[in-house]
Amino acid sequence: MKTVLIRDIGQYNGKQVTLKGWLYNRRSSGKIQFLIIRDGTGFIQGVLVQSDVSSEDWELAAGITQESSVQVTGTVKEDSRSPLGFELQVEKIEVITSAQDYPISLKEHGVDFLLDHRHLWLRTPRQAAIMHIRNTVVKAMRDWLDAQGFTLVDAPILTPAACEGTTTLFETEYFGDKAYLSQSGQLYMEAAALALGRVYCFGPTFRAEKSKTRRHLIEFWMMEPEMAFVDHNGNMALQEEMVKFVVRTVLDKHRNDLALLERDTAKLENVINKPFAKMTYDEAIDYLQKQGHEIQWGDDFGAPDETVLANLHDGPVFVEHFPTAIKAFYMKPVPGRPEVVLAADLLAPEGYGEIIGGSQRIDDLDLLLQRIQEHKLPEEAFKWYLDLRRYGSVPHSGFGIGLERFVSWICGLSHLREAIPFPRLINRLYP
RNA sequence: UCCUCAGUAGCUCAAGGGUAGAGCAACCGGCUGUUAACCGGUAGGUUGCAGGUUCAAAUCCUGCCUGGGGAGCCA
Repeated sequence: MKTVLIRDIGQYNGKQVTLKGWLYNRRSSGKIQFLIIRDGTGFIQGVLVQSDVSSEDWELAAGITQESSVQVTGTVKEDSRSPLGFELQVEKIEVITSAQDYPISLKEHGVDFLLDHRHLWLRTPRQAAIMHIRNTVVKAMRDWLDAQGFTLVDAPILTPAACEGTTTLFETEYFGDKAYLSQSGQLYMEAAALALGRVYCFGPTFRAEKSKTRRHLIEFWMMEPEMAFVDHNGNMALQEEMVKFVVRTVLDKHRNDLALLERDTAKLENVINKPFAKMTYDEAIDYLQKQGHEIQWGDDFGAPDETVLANLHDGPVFVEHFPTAIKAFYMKPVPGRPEVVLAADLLAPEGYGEIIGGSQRIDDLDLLLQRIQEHKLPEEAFKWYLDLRRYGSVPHSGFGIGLERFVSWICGLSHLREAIPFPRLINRLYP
């Protein structure tokens, strides 16, 4: 007997198949039982009619507990009452392992309880939909980069010092020395871009900030492309194309998952059908001040400021040319305006905040050296980085895109913690 | 670190000075088309911890602990 996946069940209409999975829920109505089986690729309703199965199978099915692992054999039947379009007329059922007192019920639960049971919470349809979309987002980003001639270059996670020197790092011991968990692979990507042209890294990123909001994780995944011979405008063009490609791919492949998440897909359609809006930092400050925000030129945006700017548009918006003083040391000044840099943040619509931060990098050795001194960074630690400007320096740009923020926005989640399988949050390192 | 809200049955929540309750889950029974099924029954409690006020505290007061939401920081 062939074991098939629920995802492929439509190919077996009228045929007898075997499914291996878990019992998600059971309903009964006297002489008929409905078993909801999940196998990781989908959910299907199995129907048992008492008169059609042996009394042993009938009794066995009646006693199966929630989340017991099962093997079910039956005939696939098209049925308009099924959300999937198909049901399984069950003929034989076996329990692989019986589950006892499964903690997560089908009713609502609180966040604390669910996070404590994240290892089981992942079994629910909603979480499965998010994980499938997350998978597609990663694959689409990588497919797109591959097609554009990018090479994946893995950056180290254990690093000798801060890449940007500002945010708090997780410190660990490295054979008697101190080492830090990476907060960005960017500097390494610059080296790789000058070796391989177009590169990107994708891996976990660690920020020891005591952030406690729906937009922050202690450990999150970031993809960081870096391109030689690409300037600030080329950088933004690449970002826009990639974001549109990913959104389009998810819309193509995950209509059902997005519907299950109750995502308004019209808002995503908007994104792929027109150019992203652009505004400068100067224009943004002007606007915010006219709206009555207490913000001065030179200040960084707060979360409420970002939301107001993002709400000006029904798609993502680039904000560019930030003050040099509030941005990283390696960003290239705007020609003729040294007080601002060739950097842009991409703000997602609907209050999801900054999903991309990117910039053109300084390619001049003397200026970079000056910036390292201004930021009081240890010159010795950046010796290799300075070498990149010493040996065949070229204009180059790159950006970092936060996977969980991207996934949250696409899925319409209210909190980043649902966008990653096992979220690391302040006060939460379990499970 | 700061602001704010909340901790009562396995879960989600009532009871706001006077015997601690419901729905779901569990268990028993009923029902041939259920979609978080439904109906009847059984069992389930040191009301986060410590102290205080009171004849009497889940309820009022103080402190602590834990968690949620937000600020700052940023992807």
